[in-house]
Amino acid sequence: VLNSLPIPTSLGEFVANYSGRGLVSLEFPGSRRGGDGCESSQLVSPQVRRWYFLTALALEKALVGGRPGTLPPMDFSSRTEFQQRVWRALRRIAPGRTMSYAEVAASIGKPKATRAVGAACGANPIPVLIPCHRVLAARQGLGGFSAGLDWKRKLLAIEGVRLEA
DNA sequence: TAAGTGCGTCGTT
DNA sequence: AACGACGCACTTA
Repeated sequence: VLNSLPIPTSLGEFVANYSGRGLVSLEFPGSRRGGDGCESSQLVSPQVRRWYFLTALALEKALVGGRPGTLPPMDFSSRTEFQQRVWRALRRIAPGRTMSYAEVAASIGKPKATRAVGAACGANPIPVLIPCHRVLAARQGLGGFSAGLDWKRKLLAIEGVRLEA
């Protein structure tokens, strides 16, 4: 990862990490102390700066419950084919809609890999933009979330998803 | 109903 | 060989 840039939002300061190939990962607010290790967008290459603006715009849209629109190229090198397959499937879930882990597994042609899908969701390096929060357990159970279930509930609430009691 | 246990499954380390 | 952000079937109150 060559560049780490802060993205201020109404929910706090996210941090986007870029390599020369694209967006590598997105960190939730509070994942590092006071934007430590971040750089100024003024100091990075024009290419990274362009990706940064795309990321910031997409994030802003996503955080009000809309579609993110055009995303910057994403650098999934060192990620497995299976994971990328899962993440691609997640991007097809519209805001405000949800799928179960089993449904996602079926949608990529591996109906028995439900648990592996859970693992792939947990390994999602670009949360929010790759909406792993829209994947719930069967019967509308909440399931898990790497960054904490509070974030998952928050993101779903923003999209108007009502969970079963 | 609600809560708990056991186990098949499969990608990842 | 072991471990999950799962999902069922199957107990027990």
